[in-house]
Amino acid sequence: MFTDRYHAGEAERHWQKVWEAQGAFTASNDDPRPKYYVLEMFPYPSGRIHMGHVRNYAMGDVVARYRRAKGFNVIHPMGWDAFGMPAENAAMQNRTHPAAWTYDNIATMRAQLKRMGLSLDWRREIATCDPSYYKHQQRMFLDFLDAGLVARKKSKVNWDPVDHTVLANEQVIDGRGWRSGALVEQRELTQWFLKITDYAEDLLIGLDRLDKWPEKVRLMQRNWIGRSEGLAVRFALDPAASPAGETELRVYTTRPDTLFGASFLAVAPDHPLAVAAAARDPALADFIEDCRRLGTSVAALETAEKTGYDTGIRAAHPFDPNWHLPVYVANFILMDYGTGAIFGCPAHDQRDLDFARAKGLPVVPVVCPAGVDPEGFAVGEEAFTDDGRMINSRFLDGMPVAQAKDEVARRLEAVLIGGQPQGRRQINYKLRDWGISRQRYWGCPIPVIHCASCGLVPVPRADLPVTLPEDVSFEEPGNPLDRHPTWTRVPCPQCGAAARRETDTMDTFVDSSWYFARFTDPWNTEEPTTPEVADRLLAVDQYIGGIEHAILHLLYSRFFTRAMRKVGWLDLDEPFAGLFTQGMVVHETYRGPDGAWVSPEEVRLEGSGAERRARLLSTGAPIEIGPIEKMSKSKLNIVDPDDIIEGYGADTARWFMLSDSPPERDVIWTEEGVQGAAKFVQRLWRLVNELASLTDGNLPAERGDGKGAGEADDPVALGVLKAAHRALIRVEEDIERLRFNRCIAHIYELSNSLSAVLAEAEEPIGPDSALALAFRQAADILVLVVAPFMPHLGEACWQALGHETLASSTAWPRANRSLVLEDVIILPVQVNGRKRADLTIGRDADVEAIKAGALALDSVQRALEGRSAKKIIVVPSRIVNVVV
RNA sequence: GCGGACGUGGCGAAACCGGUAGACGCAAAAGACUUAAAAUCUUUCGGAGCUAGCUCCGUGCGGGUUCGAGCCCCGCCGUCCGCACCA
Repeated sequence: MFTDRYHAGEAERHWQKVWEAQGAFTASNDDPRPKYYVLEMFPYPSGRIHMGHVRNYAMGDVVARYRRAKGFNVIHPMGWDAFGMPAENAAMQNRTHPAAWTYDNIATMRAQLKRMGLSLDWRREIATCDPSYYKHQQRMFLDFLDAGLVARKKSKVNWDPVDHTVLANEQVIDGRGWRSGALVEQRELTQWFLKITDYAEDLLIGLDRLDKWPEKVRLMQRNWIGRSEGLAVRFALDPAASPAGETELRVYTTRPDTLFGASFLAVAPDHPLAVAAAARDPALADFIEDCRRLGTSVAALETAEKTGYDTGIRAAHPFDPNWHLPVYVANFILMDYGTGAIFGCPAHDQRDLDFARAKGLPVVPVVCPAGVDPEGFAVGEEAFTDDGRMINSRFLDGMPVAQAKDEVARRLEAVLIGGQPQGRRQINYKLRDWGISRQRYWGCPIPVIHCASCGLVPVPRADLPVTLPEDVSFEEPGNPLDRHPTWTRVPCPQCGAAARRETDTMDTFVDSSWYFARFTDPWNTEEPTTPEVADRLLAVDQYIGGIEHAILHLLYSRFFTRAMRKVGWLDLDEPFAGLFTQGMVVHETYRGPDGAWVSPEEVRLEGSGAERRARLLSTGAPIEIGPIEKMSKSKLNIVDPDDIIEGYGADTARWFMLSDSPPERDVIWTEEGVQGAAKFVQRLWRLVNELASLTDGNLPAERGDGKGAGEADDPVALGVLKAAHRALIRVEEDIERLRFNRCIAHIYELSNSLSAVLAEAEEPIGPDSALALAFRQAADILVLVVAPFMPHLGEACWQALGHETLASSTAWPRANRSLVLEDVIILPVQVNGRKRADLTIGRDADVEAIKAGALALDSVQRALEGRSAKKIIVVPSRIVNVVV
């Protein structure tokens, strides 16, 4: 009996050294084998890794190790998303420099990741805050500028008053900054933008081809892009009656069919017409001021009533010059969508209906639902928005909605006013250009110089990188670059006159929008990518990360891929062929008698079920067990990966992370679960050593499959081989579908069945017996399927089995599919859909034989109670159902 | 409000294309080993009827389709996520 314990700490250090010494995970760009690129979203170097990282990287590592064993040249790199505000916050609090803080964190976290035993090619490591990285990003910014993909616009921006910076729309969540949580204010600033909207359509269409992405993510991106088809319509105004002599008002509508149901027009408070009208109407100016104040908070929007102010301006209906519609300024109209103006058709739009009821405007139905008498059809408190037949609409009457839309568009396109059509079909998107300007220090400088005479002058490519100055202070809020005495001063590259550097830095989402491409050739110091290499190694075959990046990062990266193609840095449709979004790591929360959060480390748990109680370790004071929530610093429900690795080993942590919960769902971290994983480590170690000892730890002269797998005469030996190959087939299938929890179940099953056979086997098992050989083959398979999950233990077991190679560099075993086909199968037999018996019958038995066999069973006859079968349904290899 | 996902034992979950519901793990209970504990091993473990065998009930609720429904359809209830005045 083998009794030695497996010492994880020692073994893990050992195998990590061996892997490192052998360069086991380096991937050459010249490798002729097919490539497989596995990537996990790179971490922000916040200080220490957390369990979410462990889960993310454990999943990626299983895929990487599996693909390597399958003969792929696996690209599996790691880097650091290293620019960002926390470094500056830390600098302010601790009087350190953001760079020092960041690089310290990277060193700590790199060491932590190495202790996880990840099969990473560390030679490819990059940090986005390094000039050797952002230099290329600046180069691409200039390329994009040349290619017309950069815009500089004055725009209303989301201003974060705590972080003193601008946020992209995507970074505003419920009206608050995504990082600071501060209520966002609106400010007008001149900003740098990347023209992601140029690709709105392409980004939308591209989603259809991403069939290895979660449908959920594709849907979220689709909604974010927000394509709509409609008509821009010009409504004539009386120039004499309008504030600045305007002759028309342009509105955008997706419902041109309802034009005859119009009862008002409305413009946004910021609309030029509203502003002009306010200039001569103080009450309107007050109204607009009220709207603006409310506009900043989403909470206010939710409760705000639909209000409007009648400007007194009247617009002519496009199909009837004598029909005049009032023009309101309304608080619910957005300036930056469509034209900032609408026509309201209350009967068929809920928002318009609410407004019309409040203002006492007419509600005329123009679409009648199918099967309803148009005479009696009226709209009450609910607008009718579905399809129907047109009514009260002159030449449209009787048409279905789609046809009426088309008819209105056709007619208005044909009418020319001042040489321009009165209506124009238009496609609108909710997607806005990507504002990348940040008034921060710790980011990639935008390589542009402002010259009084030459205007905006790009930094010459030869002068890149524009590096961040090191002598900065964070004593005051705002951007330290702005007040830097020398860095900002620079001669104009064109005229040589004194000029000033751009002090905005780029949004950190720019850094992460192309790092996957940089990983393909980080050794190219001259250019962002080596296009030939990038094209060969991309796309990323499997990308793994959190759902929180479903829109921001993934959309930006898709845009960047298109922009980089335009300027020649790669030639690729989509950056990430396969995407997987994993769930969070969650943990119980604990609160002390004073209501303060208590960390799991300080808690002792007693009892189980309803009797389960928690006490404070130090004093024994009762602790309230709270809901299970995402691990977070604020709730103290954090378990530090280092402690787990120290106490149990990295393999145990990885194994537990991937067992139980499906990877896309949240996993609950429990001490019991970890202990269960740790027990399995020992159990596997004992089992493998016992199996190894069957042949005295030496590889048998004839390998287990030497006789030809499946040809063992001994039925017990054959059973062992079948179990191993069945598990192998299932693990393989489930790794490919990223169903790691199922893989682990299959491994448990194999390990359990080998243990059971071993326990029942008659002693002694001769070293050359069929059973010993079968066990040896099964042990090899068991260890090789475990290795991607618990790589250190895998190596140790592989060695114990007498192999001199590394498990990490051993080919994935070949499953013998014919072996697992049973000659005799057990078919469940139902009577009237209820299972009554099992029929043991040959695999190839024909339908008649199966029917006869089923009817012959005692329990079937008993269930028939003398009745005769009306019908017998036989689903081959599945089931038999006897119907009476 | 709009869109989407989900709902299965004490718990995490499995169940492929409509075919034996609960694999695997955790917790629990009993037993073996031990002076004892831990570890390990064995057994039990959805509910009810009397233990065995067996029977009935059981996948949020109510209907339906089907030889057969956790899975498909209709109507509810609940939970979670995303978007949110987008004309």
